[in-house]
Amino acid sequence: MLDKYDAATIEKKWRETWEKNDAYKFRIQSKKPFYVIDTPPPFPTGEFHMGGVLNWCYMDFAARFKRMSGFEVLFPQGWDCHGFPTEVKVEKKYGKNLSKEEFRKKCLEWTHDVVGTMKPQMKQLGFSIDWSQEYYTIDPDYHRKVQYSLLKMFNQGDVYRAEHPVLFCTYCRSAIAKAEVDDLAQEGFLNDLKFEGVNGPNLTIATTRPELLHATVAVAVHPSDERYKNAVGKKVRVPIHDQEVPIISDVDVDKEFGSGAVMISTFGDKQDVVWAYRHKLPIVKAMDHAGRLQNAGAYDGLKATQAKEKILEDLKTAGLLLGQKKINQQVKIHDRCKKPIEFLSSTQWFIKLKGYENDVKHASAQMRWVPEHMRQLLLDWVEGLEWDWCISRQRVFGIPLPFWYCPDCGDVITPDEKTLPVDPSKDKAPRNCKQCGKEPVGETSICDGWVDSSITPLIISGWPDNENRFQKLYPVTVRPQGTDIIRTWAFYTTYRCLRLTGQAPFSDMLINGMVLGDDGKKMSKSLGNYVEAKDVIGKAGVDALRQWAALAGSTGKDNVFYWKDVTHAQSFLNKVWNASKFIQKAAGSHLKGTHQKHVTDHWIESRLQKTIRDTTNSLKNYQYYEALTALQSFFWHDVCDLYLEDVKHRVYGDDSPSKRAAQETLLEVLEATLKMLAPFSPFVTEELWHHLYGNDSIHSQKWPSFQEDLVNEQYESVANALHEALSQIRKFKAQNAMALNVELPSATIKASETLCKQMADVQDDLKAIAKIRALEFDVVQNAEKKDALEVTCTAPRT
RNA sequence: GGGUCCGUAGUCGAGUGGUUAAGACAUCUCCUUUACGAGGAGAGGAUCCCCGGUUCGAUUCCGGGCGGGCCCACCA
Repeated sequence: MLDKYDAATIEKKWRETWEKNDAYKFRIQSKKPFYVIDTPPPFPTGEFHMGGVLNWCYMDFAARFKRMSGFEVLFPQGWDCHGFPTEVKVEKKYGKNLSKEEFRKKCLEWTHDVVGTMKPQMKQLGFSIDWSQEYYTIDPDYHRKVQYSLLKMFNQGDVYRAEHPVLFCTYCRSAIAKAEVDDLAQEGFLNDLKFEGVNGPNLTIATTRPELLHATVAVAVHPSDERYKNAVGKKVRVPIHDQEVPIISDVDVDKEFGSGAVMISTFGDKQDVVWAYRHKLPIVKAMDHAGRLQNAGAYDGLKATQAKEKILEDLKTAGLLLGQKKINQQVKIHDRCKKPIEFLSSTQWFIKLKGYENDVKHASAQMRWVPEHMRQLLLDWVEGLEWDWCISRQRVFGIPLPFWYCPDCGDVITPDEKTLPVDPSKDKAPRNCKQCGKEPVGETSICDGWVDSSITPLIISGWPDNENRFQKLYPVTVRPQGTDIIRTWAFYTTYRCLRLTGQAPFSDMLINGMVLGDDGKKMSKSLGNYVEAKDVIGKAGVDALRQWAALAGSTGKDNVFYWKDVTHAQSFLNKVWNASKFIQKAAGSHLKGTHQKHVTDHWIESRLQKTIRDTTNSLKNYQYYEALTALQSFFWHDVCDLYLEDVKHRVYGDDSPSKRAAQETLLEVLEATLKMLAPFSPFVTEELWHHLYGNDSIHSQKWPSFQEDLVNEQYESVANALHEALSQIRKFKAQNAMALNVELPSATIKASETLCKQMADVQDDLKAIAKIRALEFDVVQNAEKKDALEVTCTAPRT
């Protein structure tokens, strides 16, 4: 017999059982249709936070639902290990003096430590991951596959090495990609500088970056700017550094800003890059990779911020600083280290994006996006692409770029496929340069982390070695991910997989929103609105926390964490538990039969079928809010509040066909409910299943199928009338401060002839449920409303 | 500046071209009732942001405001 609901004990028990039984093992030889989840490989940070809970709950709801619906589900798990944050952690702990080899080793150690704390949290949450399908981007075999993908793309002309202005983080001393750039609002000074005319007028130039004066190669004005009509073509002298530069005209100059004249330096910002190329201006290397000035005479070696101060002082002394005012500016910063980004001309490796925009758009059009409007985020990003993807990073902890190049002619030498993975910083090139015969230089840069993670659909489907598996599983079914990484993970994956296989990588795009704190802001420790998953589990249990993921809002919306959602889920689970307890006691394990059912039995069956239909459709469309609220409302209100009360008098009585029919219906309704609740709350449903239904797992049961023939509007409307009468009788009791089980001597139903007749058919039930000794009818002839009903009660004598 | 999502009781949030606009939390009244007081029966609480238009009918569709979130661009 069922005892009290104890979430913690149940969770532990089933977690261990499932693990022991390999309950969620994927079988490639299965004849069932496949359902493949391209699980995000998280970056190991040590904490599985609420965003992850939401993301993984969405996947697990789908995985469990699909398994029960007859699919062979592949739910793998990877770890995206390489990256700057790990390097920072390791640097902090061990200092900067480790050799490359030792440093890498420490990074690996740290990664394994952290995965070791995250994995148990994921297991605790009951995600039905097949852990035998786990992968790590730090594995040599993963390196091999990534390098192979680059080799393939190089051979088809998609990868190249070139000198180009790139976004560069001088703090990390590495090139970065556009997708890694964030904005930061900041207050700065706009400085008016005097540029003396050489063969023309003096100019006032407004700049926020006086430290780039030495790299100034021209001054630009708008062609239609009357003020400078005679200045174009003349020269001015750059203050302090004294080089003479031409005054040119360009339509991109904003006449309204500052003095309307702008200095062009290589490279203050993206616009400077555009101008430098457009006007074929000379390029002065303004600073080195560490952000120290070069070619700046006396200022060489100073960091940009120091140089700015010093130069402003010198300008002031020389009387060339005409004025200063505060302005708000958006500074581009590196998303990892939050330090300002520079444009530097540098030799890097690129993957060609330009020219493939339409392929990506086309692929995205073939996918089902949930919610649909998220598709636009990808399209917008693709349309805004300006440059190719810079994939080389001057860091240590990452996959080596598998290339050598000739120091003289720049010819690229690639490794033999069979020798992968390679590390060109140590390994010898397979051959010398064909043109110069020189020994090539091994590339020391590593890959952008998105290079690693943008082939996950290929990795999980066996590419490139296991052709049989690949044919069966690729393209994969669903890519679940957050809205924040559409421009990176979704974009790079779609693009790379397209180039590597010619096919879009997945058919469904399931997008989840961001988890916000209860103040409506993004959850973060510094804002104090942070909630740890383990606290919620400790207080409310996994099954309740998982329901929060569905209840926090419809799919794709940002989800605010409110404790009340968790508490509500907890109450619901308690309700399910206690109702099961009642049903177990009332019906035991009474076998299914076909005893004559009452109207209320038919009603609840009809409601059940509609709930099965709606919940199933919602789950198919990844609409978890809809699915769970429909289920909750059905079970809590229809089953518990109404139906259980309807049948109590029957199951409390002696054995009879009427009692049997009620018992059969109770068991039938609970069985379907538990199954539908199983994806959301797998532990408690498993426990109840074993108490009431069977010894095999609920998670391997067949999903309830919708039986349209059991939907019956006639029974529903009669039952609704019955419940309306009950409600009025209860109201009477409540208003007269009576207990609900007080017996009333009589009641009269006033209604249309049809309704009275229907009520007369169910009067035995009504009298028993409401505890009324005598029931009378008052027929209203030609009633306006056929379904209106009014009950008058008589109070018992006291 | 462009795109996109959104604006619904005190709070949060579904949803809909059509009698009375879900549900939860909160509030109020009543009920210890043999599954559950983490419960039950009831009650009150909404100009569905504003202005137009389409329509027999708009909270829903269209246009324009206002307000907010996110993305992109600009930011010398």
